[in-house]
Amino acid sequence: MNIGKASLATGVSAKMIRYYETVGLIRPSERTESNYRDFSERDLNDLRFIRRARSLGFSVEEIGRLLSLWRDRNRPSREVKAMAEKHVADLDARIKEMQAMADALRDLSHCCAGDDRPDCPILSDLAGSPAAASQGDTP
Amino acid sequence: MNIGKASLATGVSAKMIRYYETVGLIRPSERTESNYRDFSERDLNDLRFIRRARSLGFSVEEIGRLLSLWRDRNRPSREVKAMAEKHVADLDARIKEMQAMADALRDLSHCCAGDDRPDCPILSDLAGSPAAASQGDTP
DNA sequence: GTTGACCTTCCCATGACAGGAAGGTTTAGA
DNA sequence: TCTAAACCTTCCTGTCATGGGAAGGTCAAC
Repeated sequence: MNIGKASLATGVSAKMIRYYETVGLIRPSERTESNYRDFSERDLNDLRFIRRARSLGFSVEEIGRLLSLWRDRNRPSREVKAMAEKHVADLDARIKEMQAMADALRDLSHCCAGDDRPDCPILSDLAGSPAAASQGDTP
Repeated sequence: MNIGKASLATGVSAKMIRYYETVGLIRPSERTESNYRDFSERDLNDLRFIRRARSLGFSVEEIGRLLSLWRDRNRPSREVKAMAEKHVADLDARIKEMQAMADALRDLSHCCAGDDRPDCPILSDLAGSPAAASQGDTP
């Protein structure tokens, strides 16, 4: 199966398949006589695994470790769980940060008239004004 | 005020100050005889504005527009509010995505024993297994 | 046999940083 | 006054996952 078919079959773009190969995430596939990549069912399974893991936000490096664990039939599930929990913690931290940004901006937005006048609490806040001043008002 | 002092005074690293200059976010500052950058109070205000906007997640490009609006004393606050609302929407979308990832992973993690045994619903899920199979079990 | 749709490798760009090298300047202390 | 440390300057590189595109080889259908 060539790279186009493999891409269709797994939902991983051809570009990305080649990239995963160069960074060592997947083993180089077989090649046809004419040097086309030739993917086995096993290769496709790896690609699907990668796609799913990416969709859960794992980095390529983390997926490398997950793939090793997947291939190791003597893995302790403890290790997988630890990785998952750490990733969840990372996600939660980033979510919290973004939530704080969104909340702060929502507050400011809510206080902004949003009309033709220049007075704007959003800009005032960005300008670090303690009150409702803005550079245009007090240059 | 040289770049080191400006960095301390604004919380923007010297590296970033130079970067913002090269990408045109800030105007090139004055220079001393010996070619050192020399920042005015106004420059510092711009840098503080940028730092605050970055902390709210605005991109450098968006901050460029915000700075223009800030400097334009005839701006309609409508434009600022629109930018803020769009940004909030972007944040919310990304938060939702990450929330979905975290929730999915939490579910899987919760079902994983996390001990010495190899059986692992997390890997099973990544492998796209409909049931609790894993590659190690069914190669 | 031609055409079009593939494939190959290689290079470049993204965004917002950080690190570092090579070389000039300022400043503090001996 | 000299020197060493702590600055500053520009320029180049790498990050991470991804897309775009050029130049050239291959396959498939008609």
